[in-house]
Amino acid sequence: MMQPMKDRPAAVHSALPPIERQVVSFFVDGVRVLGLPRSIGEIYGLLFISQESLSLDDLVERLQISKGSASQGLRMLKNLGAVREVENSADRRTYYQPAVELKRLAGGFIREQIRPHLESGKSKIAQLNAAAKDVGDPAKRQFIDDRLDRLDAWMRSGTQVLPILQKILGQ
Amino acid sequence: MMQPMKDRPAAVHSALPPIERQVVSFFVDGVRVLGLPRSIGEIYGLLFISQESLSLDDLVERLQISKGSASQGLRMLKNLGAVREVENSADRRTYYQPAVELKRLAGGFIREQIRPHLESGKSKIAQLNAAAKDVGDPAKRQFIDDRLDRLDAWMRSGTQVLPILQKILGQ
DNA sequence: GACTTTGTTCATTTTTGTTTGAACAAACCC
DNA sequence: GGGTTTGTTCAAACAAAAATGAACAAAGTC
Repeated sequence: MMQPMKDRPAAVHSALPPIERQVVSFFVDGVRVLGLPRSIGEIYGLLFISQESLSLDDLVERLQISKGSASQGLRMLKNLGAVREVENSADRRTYYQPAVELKRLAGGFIREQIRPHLESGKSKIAQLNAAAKDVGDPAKRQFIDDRLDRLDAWMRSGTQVLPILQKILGQ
Repeated sequence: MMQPMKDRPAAVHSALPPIERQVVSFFVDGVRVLGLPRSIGEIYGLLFISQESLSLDDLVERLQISKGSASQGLRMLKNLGAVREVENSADRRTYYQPAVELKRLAGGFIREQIRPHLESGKSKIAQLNAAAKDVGDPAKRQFIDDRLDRLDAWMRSGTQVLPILQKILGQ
């Protein structure tokens, strides 16, 4: 049976309003700097500037992205601690809200994106130190050891700086 | 006139020795985290682990990359302050050495890759504040202003943290 | 001036990473 | 059970970024 035409806002081509559009674009640029996909910026940006929590379907509709992108994007944002789910009784859907404390966002990014790389870097340096044992020429050996020591110092500085970073950003 | 065949080490398929290979791979991973192209990591990595300065041709030959990549990569590394040119009398070529102080590397990266984004972010926020003036609904206006204030605070934290970062890394 | 060497530029190709959407699973409803 | 809604997965399509290499410029050599 046919429904009245304007039962819902139609929404098929509803462009995002100016403010929302600009904020989304702001975050799209922002996440690119962090090496994250565009859709992450779109989703987080729209949540950030929306007063009400949004469902996956809301995001698909307003950002004109696929369900797949929205689902994957939300998962990554959850892993980063950048969005939280909110329960909405009287509706089966899950709704999402942004985490807006810089401390929390930075913490998630450091935990998920930076620490793992620092760890794997350290283990690669360990491998390199082992491989360096086989270098015959003493002068070359000396040089390589110096460089590897330096790499190691870099990693230690990196590890050291992270908690300080978090502390400064958490204000 | 024909030259003797083994005038030079041929080099056409000379694979990189193990240590060099591992160090290059270490830096390839490293620069990916920073959002820089692979070739940057290869070039810097090989320079880092080479006792002698290398010319563009050396890099092309040992890394098996094109002259174009080597040229562009070196330019970016120069801009980042990550390599310096060294003059070599008795040879027309330019030779390169890596900058190995973390302070210098971090400083260059912050100057070239981070600050410009922070600056453009700030100007976008200014635009947004202007656009927010046109929001009719007072409750929405209030909400948007709150969010924009928060964005502004993020940017200020970011700006503040950079010199501190550099200080900690410069040790 | 003709030739060689060194390095840059940029249109094209290749690679990498992201998005899409169809198929599927899970949970709910009647 | 059959049907609906909500969300996930993943192979394929697509888009963005990087690498290539041919053409070129600049500077040196004979």
